[in-house]
Amino acid sequence: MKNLQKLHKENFFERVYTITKKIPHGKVTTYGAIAKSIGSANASRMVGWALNNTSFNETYIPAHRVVNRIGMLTGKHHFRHETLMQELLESEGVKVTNDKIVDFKNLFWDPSKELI
DNA sequence: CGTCTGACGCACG
DNA sequence: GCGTGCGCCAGAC
Repeated sequence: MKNLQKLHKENFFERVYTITKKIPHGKVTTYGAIAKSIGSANASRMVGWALNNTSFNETYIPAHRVVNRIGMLTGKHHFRHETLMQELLESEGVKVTNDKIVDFKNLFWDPSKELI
């Protein structure tokens, strides 16, 4: 059914937002992990694209807790200020060096554990 | 309707 | 171990 497909598309954004908002304080996750948890393991690029739209979303979404698979802050240029992403992370106790999260492996939060 | 783009990820050399 | 290239899906033009 067409409506169902349309609903699915809408849920793509919804799920990305929902998962992102569930990221625990002081934890981080990856675009790929989010994509996988919403059923589209290869749609990691879409996750970043969806997060870019969070700027226009009134709801607060901690997009700064989402980085790429190696823990690098590749999306910092999309924040109001390039340093904002790092500042937000560090304010939560996440150390960042050279745009890279320190001890990323230990701070990684797996979205699939949340049973969306 | 073809083509390009993107806050990624992976295979390959 | 690093650089390059390609696939991925959805939207813009």
